[in-house]
Amino acid sequence: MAKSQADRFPEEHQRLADLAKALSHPARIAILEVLASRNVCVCGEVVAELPLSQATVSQHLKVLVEAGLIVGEIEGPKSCYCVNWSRLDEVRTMFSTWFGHTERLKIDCC
Amino acid sequence: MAKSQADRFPEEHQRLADLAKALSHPARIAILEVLASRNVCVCGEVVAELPLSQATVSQHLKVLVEAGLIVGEIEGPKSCYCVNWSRLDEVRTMFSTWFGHTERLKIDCC
DNA sequence: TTTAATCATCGTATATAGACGATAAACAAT
DNA sequence: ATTGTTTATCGTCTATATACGATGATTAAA
Repeated sequence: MAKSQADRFPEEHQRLADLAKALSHPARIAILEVLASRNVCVCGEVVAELPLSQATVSQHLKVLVEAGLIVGEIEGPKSCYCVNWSRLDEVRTMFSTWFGHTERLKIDCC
Repeated sequence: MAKSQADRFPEEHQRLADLAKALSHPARIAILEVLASRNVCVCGEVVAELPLSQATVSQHLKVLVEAGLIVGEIEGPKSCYCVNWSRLDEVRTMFSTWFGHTERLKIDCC
């Protein structure tokens, strides 16, 4: 966002928008699915699954970590990521709640 | 997205990411709520509700229209927008389905 | 027909986002 | 110790996103 007028908006709206932004790239959707489908925390495997360079994937992973959607830890020369399930569920609830709230505002339109 | 590598990803992921992007700014979250809370389709009223210039609000409205989340029509010198409820519900379902699908992939992690 | 009001769009400026090659840091394995 | 592997980060380039003033188009109202 340019000039970052973000603080002019309610905390609630900002948080929802930030989460949406974390999900606003197909690579990050794909990464979440890849991590979700492994019983072992994958690392460089993610790169192999995506049509992007290692550096770019690493950036996307960082975005997801900062949004709290995944967790990463270093294991030797490798890095291991996994889905933060409790957080993911929290986010699911936040979206669901917002849609419900917004639809309840409906009265009559057009 | 830079260079537009979008077509390297599944249609499904792309569509979800695009919707998330439409919701990735607090102003657009706010606009949806404002429109949802009026029984008459508001126009310039939206501008009055937001801490942004008329030009900027108009841009955000355009993004929401392009995402199909709202509908706009010109009425005299004014423009009238309203929430596309069926589409909003469709989007709600898409997110809900994705979260459900992703959580079902869970096996055991970390 | 002027006048005022409303709003989309243009032009422009700045900030982010996205992509990747190159590199450095951290280890494992030799 | 040296080598190879893995991955985060840096630097850089390009594309989008965000923001706003100014303008033009449209129309209601005077």
